[in-house]
Amino acid sequence: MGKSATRTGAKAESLPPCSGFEEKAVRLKAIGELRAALREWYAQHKRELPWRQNTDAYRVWVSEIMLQQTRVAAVLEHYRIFLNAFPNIEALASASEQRVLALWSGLGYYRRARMLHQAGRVVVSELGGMLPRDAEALRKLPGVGRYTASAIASIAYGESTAVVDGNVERVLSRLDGEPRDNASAWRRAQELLDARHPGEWNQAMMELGATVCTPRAPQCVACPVRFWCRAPGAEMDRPRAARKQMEMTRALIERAGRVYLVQRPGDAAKMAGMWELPECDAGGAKELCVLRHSITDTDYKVRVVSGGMKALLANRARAGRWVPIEEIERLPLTGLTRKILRKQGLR
DNA sequence: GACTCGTGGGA
DNA sequence: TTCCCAAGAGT
Repeated sequence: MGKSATRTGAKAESLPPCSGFEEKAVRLKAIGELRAALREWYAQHKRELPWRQNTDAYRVWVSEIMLQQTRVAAVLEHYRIFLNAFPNIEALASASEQRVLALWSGLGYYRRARMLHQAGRVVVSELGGMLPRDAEALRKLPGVGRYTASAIASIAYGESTAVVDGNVERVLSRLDGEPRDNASAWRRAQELLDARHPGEWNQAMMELGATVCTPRAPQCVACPVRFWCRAPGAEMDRPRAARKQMEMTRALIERAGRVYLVQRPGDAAKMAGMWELPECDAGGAKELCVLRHSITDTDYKVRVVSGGMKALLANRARAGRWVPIEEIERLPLTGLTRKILRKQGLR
């Protein structure tokens, strides 16, 4: 969008490629101007987010893990509760995995929580409770990959290391007007990095991608780096994933202040060890509600029925436990079960 | 490298 | 309503 309106006369100013034949001085000048423009934009337009209150490495670490493939809006509430329960790495390390998972409930990708917990224990038991200070060492922690290691190192410790996430990759593709493979994106990101303010720069690039240089309908007229951009608003090719549609029924069996829950196998591919309402056959029982829920590649239409033990025994529920309502919140519930219990006012 | 892992919300 | 996808990592 805004191709003709925003790029008048901008061709000569677009950012030369790193391996181009242009004069090095011209290139550096353009990069310097781009850095200044983005930095100023970020200072004015960045969102106030809880993990931006300070740059404590533990807080940054937790936020980066939660934000992996997860939207800011979904993270906000979980982050607040999680940090309240585990304000520092010692608190996290001394907690049970069940408790960590319980507070992660609803966020998805539960292996992240397990690895965060494991890493916390390693840091406390072997590193004196101090997170590693550089990206290379951070990378060795479970759940910390290339992106997260550089994000923590740059934001919390000021290390001059660039990050590439989905946002940055998209911004770089448009900026240079060519699709980039991952390796190329990391090289380019490092080249553009403002080494004087690496943490701010990295966050600014991601913020730009998240709020202006979006996958669809990007706001080029509001973009601080539009004058250097070779392909403003270029459409990104995206692989499409068709989601299956399925129906299922869950039994909400309540008796004497207790709810019947079953635990998923510890070696289940998804949500291992987490608790949920038993699945049952549709027949007969009283319908409480119908809701939609998505898990990975499937959209479920879920019927929730109330039943007594008779209904339960007629169904294919696994052996479970009667859980007092006040204890439910201590268990790691699957997102679906959490949603149902909330809707029914049980937690 | 291709797959897999969860979820809620916006277009 | 349906579909796309979001601050990745591990295998």
